Amino acid sequence: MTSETHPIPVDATAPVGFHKHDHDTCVQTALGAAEAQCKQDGLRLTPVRRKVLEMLLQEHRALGAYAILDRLRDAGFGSQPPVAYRALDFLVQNGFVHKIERLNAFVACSHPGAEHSPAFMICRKCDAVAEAKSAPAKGILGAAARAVGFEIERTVVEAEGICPDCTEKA
Amino acid sequence: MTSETHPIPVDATAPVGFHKHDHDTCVQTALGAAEAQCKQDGLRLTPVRRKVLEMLLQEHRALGAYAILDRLRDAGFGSQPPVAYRALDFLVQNGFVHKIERLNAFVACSHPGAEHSPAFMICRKCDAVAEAKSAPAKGILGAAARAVGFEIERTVVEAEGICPDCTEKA
DNA sequence: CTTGTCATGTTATTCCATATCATGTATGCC
DNA sequence: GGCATACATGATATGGAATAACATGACAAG
Ligand SMILES: [Zn+2]
Ligand SMILES: [Zn+2]
Ligand SMILES: [Zn+2]
Ligand SMILES: [Zn+2]
Repeated sequence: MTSETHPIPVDATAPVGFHKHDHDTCVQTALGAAEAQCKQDGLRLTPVRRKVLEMLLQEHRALGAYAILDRLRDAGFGSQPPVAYRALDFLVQNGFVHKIERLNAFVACSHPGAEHSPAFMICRKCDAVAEAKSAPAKGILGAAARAVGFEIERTVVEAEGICPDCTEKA
Repeated sequence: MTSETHPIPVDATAPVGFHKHDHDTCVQTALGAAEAQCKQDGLRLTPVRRKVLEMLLQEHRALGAYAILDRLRDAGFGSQPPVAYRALDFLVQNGFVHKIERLNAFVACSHPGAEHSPAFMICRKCDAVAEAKSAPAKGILGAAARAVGFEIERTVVEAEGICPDCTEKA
C-alpha cells in the first residue's frame, strides 16, 4: 500500500501484525526468502503458488479460500476451488502459510524459514491476525498429554480478543 | 433437491475419552448437573437443547452439526440446520459443550460447571477427543499478548496427534 | 385480549472443502 | 528427437458447514 520508507526492524521473535511497518519491504523480503528456500529444498514455487503467497503477504491478514480464489481469477488463473486449495496446501505444507482454524482462513507466515509452532492473536472486531511463537508441548497441555500417553504432533493455538488498535478506538 | 432421504455415513464406533469409565453414570451425572445449573441460572434447557446435550454426552466424541441434525430428525425434532446450530449455540454459550475448531465439530464438556478454558487432544486416526484444562494466558502467548497490548478473551488450544489406544495398535 | 419475548421451524443462500477426470508441462531415459 | 513418468493445472460436480431471512408457536406480563 503506502511505500513509506520507515523500515521497521523486523524482530523475528516479536508478534507481527498489530503495528505499522514498511509493507513493501516486508512483502519483498518474505517472497525472496520463500524463493530461496524453495530453490534450496527442491520445491517448485510455481506461478499460482507464488501469486497466492504474494496475495497473502500483501493483505497481511487472514483471507478465506474463496477470497483468494476471486483474486486468482482476477489475475488470470484458474477460477475453481481446487486451484486455490492446492496452492494453499503446498504453502501450508511447506510452512509459508498458516491456516487459522477459528476463521477457516489463511495467513502468510510471519517468521518464515524457521521451524515453529505458531500461536495467533485474532481481533474479533477488525479480523487482524498477529502471529507469535508458542511452545505448547512445554506447558500444562504437554504434561496432560504425557500423563495419558497422547503423542502430540501438531498444535493449534489461537487467542481471540481485541487488538490494541480497536482498544484505542473504544 | 427434492425431499429425499439424506445419506448418513454414521460411524457408530466406540466412544472415547482416553480411558474407560462408567459411561451411563457419566451421562446421567452430566445431564443432571446441566439441569441443576440451568435451573439455578434461569436458563431454559428446552427439549431440543437437552436432546443435543444428551446425544453429545452419549457419543462421548465430537459430532458435526449435520450428524447432530440427523439424530434430531430421527428423534422427531426440526430437520433444518438452524435447529441444530441454535441448540449448539446455547450449549456452547453456557459452557455445556465445546466446539472443536480443527474438526468443525462439537463435544460435550468433560468438566461441567466450573469456569475453564479447555484444551483438547485430538487423535488423527480415530477422531477421539479428550479434554484437558489449560492456562493459555499464563505462558508465552500471554506474555506476547501483553507485550503488544492484545486483550485475550478466549483461547483455542487443540493438539493433534495419536491417542494411546492407536499407539498400542501400531 | 394484546403485546412482547423467546424458542422453534422452514426456505434459501453463502461459504468451506474435496473427489474426480481431463489436460498440459517439465524432466529424465531410450 | 521421441517417449514415459511425475507433477501441476484446469474444469465439473458434489458434499458439508454456517447463516440470512422470514414465519409460527408458546407463554408471560399488562
Ligand atoms: Zn509462522
Ligand atoms: Zn482490531
Ligand atoms: Zn469443558
Ligand atoms: Zn486414536
